[in-house]
Amino acid sequence: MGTPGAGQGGRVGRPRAAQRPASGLEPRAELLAAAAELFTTRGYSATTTRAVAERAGMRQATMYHYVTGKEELLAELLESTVTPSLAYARELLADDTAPGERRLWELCRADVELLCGGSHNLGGLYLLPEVRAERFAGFHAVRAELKDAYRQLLAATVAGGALAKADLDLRTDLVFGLIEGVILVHRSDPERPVGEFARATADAALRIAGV
Amino acid sequence: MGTPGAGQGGRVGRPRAAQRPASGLEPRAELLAAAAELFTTRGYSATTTRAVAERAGMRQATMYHYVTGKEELLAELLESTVTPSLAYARELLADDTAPGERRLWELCRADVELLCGGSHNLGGLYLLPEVRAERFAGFHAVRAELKDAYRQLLAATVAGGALAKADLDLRTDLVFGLIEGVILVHRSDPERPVGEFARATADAALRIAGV
DNA sequence: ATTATCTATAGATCTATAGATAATGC
DNA sequence: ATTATCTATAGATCTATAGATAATGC
Repeated sequence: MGTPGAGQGGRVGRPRAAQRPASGLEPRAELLAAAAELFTTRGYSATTTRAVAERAGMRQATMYHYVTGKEELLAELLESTVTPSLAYARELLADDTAPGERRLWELCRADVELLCGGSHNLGGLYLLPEVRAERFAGFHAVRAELKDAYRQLLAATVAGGALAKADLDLRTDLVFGLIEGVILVHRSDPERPVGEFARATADAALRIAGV
Repeated sequence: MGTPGAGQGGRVGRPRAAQRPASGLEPRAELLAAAAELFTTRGYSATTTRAVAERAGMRQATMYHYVTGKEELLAELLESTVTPSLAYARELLADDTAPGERRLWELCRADVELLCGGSHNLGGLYLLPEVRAERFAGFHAVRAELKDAYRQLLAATVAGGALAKADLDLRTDLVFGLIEGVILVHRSDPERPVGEFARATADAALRIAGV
């Protein structure tokens, strides 16, 4: 492959101006990591292309060698956070040997772990107002699918099966809202061990679901 | 008072360039309303002073006659959303005739109603990443007080009285997180009647609290 | 020769100030 | 005279492109 080794030795091209310990990541991955940190802490519009590039260890203009702009970075980060959750939700939906309660709990737990577990609180991206723009419709579609999986698992519980549609919708919204809102909780106390926190949140979600 | 009537007739000063139906609000209030809408839908940094002023019906430069800049608008909006909740929380804390469960439920319900009830989903302001800046320390202090009221009411419940400190903290965070997260739910379906929704959320909060 | 990066910068904003203007008030 | 607003704009960004440069590869 033409991909150069990500290490230090024998790197083609002009050296970087501000050389640093070499992160071991490919330049594009360095940009994504920098964007994740800056977008979640300072916001999307407040983050300049210069800030992203510089944090990734390169000059502002060099960023355009790897991405078309800030939008592309956000779009890719968004999809990367929701895709694993959806894949897992599909697995759980297909597995009809376990009871609905158990599967819903597990989805909640795993989702919280994914949202809060990464190094940069990627879940915080969901909260950015800019995310609602048309440009990110792809992300919204995937997110809607995930929410529907929540609804189906909720309906598959003993208590859920008896709910009228409006009630099921409300419960789904509350459970989903708790999971998304949990990002705020995590933000307020990032020290708390994530595994334990994810289980406690899943417990709380089932209580909300009424099961 | 030197305050001119907010109506149409006899207004001192050069007329506005783009004249509109006259909102009935004072110019400063028009700016605050415009900022509330734009900040919550597009985000803070993404909103320009021109956008705020123009939506308020005046030219960009005129805004500076009433406020020192965008920051002042956000600061004032933030405080205006949390102050009423805190006042009510203090009332509830002082009233020791009602049981803790009842008072906690009522605080949750009222808080959701305040956050989601206004015309422009003001609760959405809490989610802006820019709010974390040092500049808004005043808001954070008030918000921390409110959270402490939640904790005290939770501790005053039958189940809450028995909790270890770490558990009480976790429950408080989850309940508080649900209330803040509910903004996201409301955003996803703003049609739902707020009163009913607030009661359902308060029910859910008590279930999370374990009472 | 190819590549990754750099420096430089044009063009498009955006903020905040300076000074002009068009009303009413006296 | 006072006031609320306007127009105009300087200075400070910020994005995205053009073209130069400093490595390795052959």
